[in-house]
Amino acid sequence: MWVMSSSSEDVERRGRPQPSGAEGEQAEPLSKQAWTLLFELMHAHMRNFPALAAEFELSPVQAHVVRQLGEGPLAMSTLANYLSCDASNVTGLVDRMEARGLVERRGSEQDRRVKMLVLTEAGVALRERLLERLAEPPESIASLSEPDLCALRDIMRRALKSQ
Amino acid sequence: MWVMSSSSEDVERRGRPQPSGAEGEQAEPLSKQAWTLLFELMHAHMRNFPALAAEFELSPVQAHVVRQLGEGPLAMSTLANYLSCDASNVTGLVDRMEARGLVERRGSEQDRRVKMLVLTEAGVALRERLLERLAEPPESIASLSEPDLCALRDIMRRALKSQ
DNA sequence: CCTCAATAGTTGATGAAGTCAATTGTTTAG
DNA sequence: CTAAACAATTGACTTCATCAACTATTGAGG
Repeated sequence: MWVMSSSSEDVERRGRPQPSGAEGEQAEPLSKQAWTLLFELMHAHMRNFPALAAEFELSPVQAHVVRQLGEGPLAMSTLANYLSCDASNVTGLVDRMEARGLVERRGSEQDRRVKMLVLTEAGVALRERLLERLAEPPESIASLSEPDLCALRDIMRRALKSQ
Repeated sequence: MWVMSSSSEDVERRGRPQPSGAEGEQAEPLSKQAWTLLFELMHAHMRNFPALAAEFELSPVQAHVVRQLGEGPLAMSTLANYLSCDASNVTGLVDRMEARGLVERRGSEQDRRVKMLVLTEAGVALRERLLERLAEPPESIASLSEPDLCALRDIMRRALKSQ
């Protein structure tokens, strides 16, 4: 049957081993080890992203949009692409945000099909508070040593550069 | 306009309104710098989590549940708590997953109110494939140097230990 | 024992967020 | 100038989320 209670241990048979942190598994590439750990921390933190967004009375997606829209006006299709979702989804999303006075649709002059999204003044103000809040490190990061933080920062910079 | 991918030395001292910080006012605290960058990478990656889950015909939440359920049987309320969502939400979620043969409700014997969730055999199999897929590092991580990866892994271990 | 509060799960109503298919305007290419 | 391509919207539908109300069970005290 299922025999779930000790997952990692029952999978001790041949073939590809479980990626979870079994010690002595030296065959795992370093990148996989590092990524798995990073992913774990990531997910632990993403669990309370909805709650964090709710502090600003935003849905998670809206928070994401507010954050992204600060870089400048964006066509709706570009936003859809950025969110990896269907364009039709963005329509309703923006409807609600516009109704709340956070964003504004304004027609492009080069191409009358597209509508550019810009943050309203209220939207910009909200975004600043949001970014400030998002930048607060969680306990697991804040408690790292200074050299670790320094190294982490530099590594992240290098990682992001290659995107 | 603040662009966080800017170079390392422009740690602005007076750029934005000072956060209500326990830290002293100087440059942005190191933990904040590191966290902000980490957060950026995190979000860049979370964008395609839905697509990744879809590879297994799972919704993002279902993928999360499959992943979590591997640790052992879980009461529905515990899962609700873990997902930071209402218990009533879990009912429908589990309904759909049960209909797909991934999980099974089984009544607890200590307390006839609670129902324990366990992965079915198919659920376990799916979970293994999913974990394998999740462990594949994205390009930004895979392209890091070996010392960086090593340092990152060790730092993440220390960070996760403090949770 | 019996009542009463607390807990676990479900149901129903509702809304946000996602999909797809079809539609309306507006470029742009042949 | 027609025809294909594209941007945004609409409508039908699913999933995820909330809240309020309900059932059943457990666990205290009186």
